[in-house]
Amino acid sequence: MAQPTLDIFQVIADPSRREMLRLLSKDSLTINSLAENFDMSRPAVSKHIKILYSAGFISIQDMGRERYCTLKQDAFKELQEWLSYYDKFWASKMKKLETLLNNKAAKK
Amino acid sequence: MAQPTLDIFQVIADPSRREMLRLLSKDSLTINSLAENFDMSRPAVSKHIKILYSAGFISIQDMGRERYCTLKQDAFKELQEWLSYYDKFWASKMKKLETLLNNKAAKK
DNA sequence: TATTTCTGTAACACAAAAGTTACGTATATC
DNA sequence: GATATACGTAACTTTTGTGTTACAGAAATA
Repeated sequence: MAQPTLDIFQVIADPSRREMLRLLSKDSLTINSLAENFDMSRPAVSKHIKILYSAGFISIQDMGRERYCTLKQDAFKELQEWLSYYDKFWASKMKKLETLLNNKAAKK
Repeated sequence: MAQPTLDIFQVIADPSRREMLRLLSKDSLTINSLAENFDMSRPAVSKHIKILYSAGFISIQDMGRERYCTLKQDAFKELQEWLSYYDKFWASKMKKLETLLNNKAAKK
């Protein structure tokens, strides 16, 4: 329940993990059914899943001996927040440029 | 001019590089003035800057023997696009849940 | 109960990333 | 012209990540 909170940026740095997220956006999948899509051993996939889970990208439902992985919004929101900081940066930069141009036009 | 296009996710995975972006959101800085903020050698910073540049996170203006680094929107937009795919995912998921609840209510 | 299936983890190997020092070069300054 | 400054790059070391195989356990199945 208590995620140790891995570095979300580090987590999505791996192309395989991003592909896992993409697959899970189509459907919830078990570890094995996920692994079928990759050219790597099942334990490797299992590790990736653990990482995605720890960072809050997915949740996991235990169904008997199977474990279903589902996308979870938490980590995505964190990324969005990080990006929004720079969104604001661009917005204010544009605004400054705009007023600068307006002033120039006024002085003419 | 022609960026070899590094993996932007890999690029922001490094905490030092993210800190550089944050510093550059405050002000354009030279390599040296950037390096003063970090507990690493100047060549190390120089390498990070090269990576940020190659991925399209910053632009560089040569001023004599100095090089001023400035944030560039390109890579940020790529990240935003990646995230927007999942934004849509969450939106449609919410919608499905909503209609499901509505149907249940109607049957009552 | 014996066996198969689905999974996690430990121990290890290997490749990639990130750091260092030691250099070289171009632009300012004296 | 000699020196100092701002930087890039090459060669190397160290650390981190990602993969593997081998094993163990718990749930289904025979």
